[in-house]
Amino acid sequence: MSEEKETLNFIEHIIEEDLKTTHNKEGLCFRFPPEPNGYLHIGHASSICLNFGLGLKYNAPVNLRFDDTNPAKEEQRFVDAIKKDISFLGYSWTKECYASDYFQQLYDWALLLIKEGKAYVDSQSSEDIANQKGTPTTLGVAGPYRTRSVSENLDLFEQMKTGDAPEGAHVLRAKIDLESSNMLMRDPVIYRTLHKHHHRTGTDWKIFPMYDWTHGESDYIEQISHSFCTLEFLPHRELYDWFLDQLVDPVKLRPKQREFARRNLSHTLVSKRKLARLVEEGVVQSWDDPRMPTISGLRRRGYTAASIKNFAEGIGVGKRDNLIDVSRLEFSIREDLNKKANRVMAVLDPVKVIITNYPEGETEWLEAENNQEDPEAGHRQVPFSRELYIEKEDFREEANKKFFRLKLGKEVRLKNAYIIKAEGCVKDEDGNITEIHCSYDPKSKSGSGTQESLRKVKGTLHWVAIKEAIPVEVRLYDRLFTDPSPDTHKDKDFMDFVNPDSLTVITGYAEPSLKELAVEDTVQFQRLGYFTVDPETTEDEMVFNRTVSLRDSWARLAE
RNA sequence: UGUCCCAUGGUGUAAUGGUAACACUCCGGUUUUUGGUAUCGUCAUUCUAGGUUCGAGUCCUAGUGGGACAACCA
Repeated sequence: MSEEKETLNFIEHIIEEDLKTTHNKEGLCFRFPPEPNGYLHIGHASSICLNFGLGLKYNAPVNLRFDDTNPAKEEQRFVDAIKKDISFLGYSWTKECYASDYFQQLYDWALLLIKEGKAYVDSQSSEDIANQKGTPTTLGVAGPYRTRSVSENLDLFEQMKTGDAPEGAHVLRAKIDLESSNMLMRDPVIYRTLHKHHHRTGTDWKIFPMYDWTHGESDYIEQISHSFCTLEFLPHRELYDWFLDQLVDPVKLRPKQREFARRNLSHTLVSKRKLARLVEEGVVQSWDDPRMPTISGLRRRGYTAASIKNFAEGIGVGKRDNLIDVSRLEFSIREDLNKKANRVMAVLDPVKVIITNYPEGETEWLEAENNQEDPEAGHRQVPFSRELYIEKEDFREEANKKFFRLKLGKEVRLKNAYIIKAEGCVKDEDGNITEIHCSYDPKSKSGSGTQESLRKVKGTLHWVAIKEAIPVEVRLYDRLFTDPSPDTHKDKDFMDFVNPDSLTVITGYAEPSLKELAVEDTVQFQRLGYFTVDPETTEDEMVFNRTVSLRDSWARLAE
């Protein structure tokens, strides 16, 4: 039974190789390093599952480290949201770290660089610096301040730190190689002045380290063995290593950066900064809008942690550009919810059915199975009476043999109830059907075991008794963008592809048992899809988000 | 007119240099009180050209295609 061969992804191959050569198992340590400038999305979920999954697999620590070096964009509320999302996914971090905790150490090391002539203060404008850097195809040239003396550099850097120098007047640059084919090695800026309030250090610091100077050194301080990031940082690796070269103690573990491809999801965006635009420009309500591919949006939509983790593990990790079809994500949530979600009945586009031979004013309570996939889920009672709602699309006056639903003169089963036959219908002056008149077979009650109840009827419909039904608000979601890859068009902005119909709000009618549900509970509206209770639910009205529809092979058949 | 990265079915991911596999999607059958689920099955894959080798998806070279790199962002 246990002979399936374990296949490793390329990240695991790297670790296994390191374990054979340079590392020992006790030294393994990973980290997840978000910048608190927005909410985490499904792409981060992949990274979280990768890093924390590695921690679990190798029994190694995994730190959560906030890369908080830019007070202009970062906020405490994002820190809180990020922690909540990771916890929701079911992971716990070994240490909660902040790059800002290392500001003093980073500063001390910067002093060292200056003293060794490996860093200098540049007092030019950012435009001049950029121009001197050249382009990917032309070499950079030295600026006038590159040869400043150590003491002058020390003095100026001190003024930057104290705030005596005006904001933006100087930067500290590493002195590396202006002719490198790697633009990042052309004397990168490592400190800039920012007279802004930082969410953790307040106004203590007036200088803030740049990403490249911060990240690898933070990894080193935390003794992270493997620092995994996305492909866009591949050119940064050379710099990462150069910085480490300047200060690493050979006795200590030297972290290594390796890169994997970001996971792109079709018909949405996997970029915090672009998602921020959707929020800022009001395309969606908030970061946790159920249409958003954020972890909190998916959660509100009804996605479970298990489904997100299964998705992340299922798609794996690689090094090539990719576009994962959103159907893979939908598969994950259906798979999970099929096992977990109780079945209930709700009608979203109602038409009235009158059971003409059923006594007026009577209500009987029928037993219904909560989830046939889970025998432990138990049963509940649903009311049945003379006037019901069914879906409009479940009735046709005439139809061919492929239409298994209700049609004139034919029988259909009402789920958990009786077999009915359509006898006639009433229309308004426009020809719209307003009432369907049916007869029912009293001996056909579901579960009664009678001959009549056992007879084969091709179609089974869901329904609600009108009198007992509760009206609920139902929010139906469609893909956020009409284009599979909205942000990869050179001549068009992704905003051009926003789907104007990504949200439809309707009123549905549900069986009364739904009143028992709490926020974030998810059920299957039988034959329709999975729906979860939204936090905006009030005493007066329940609000449901459609998580995902059921697979619908009829829809394809019917064109 | 640079440097670097990548290339396996429609999609994503596997395969100590030794029979190209798994999942999703699509399509079809069976079962079914959800046109759901389950289950069975069909179609479909190593970018091109050389080279190394008994043997190449894997190693080498070139080409082709795609991507990244010129923030006081991360």
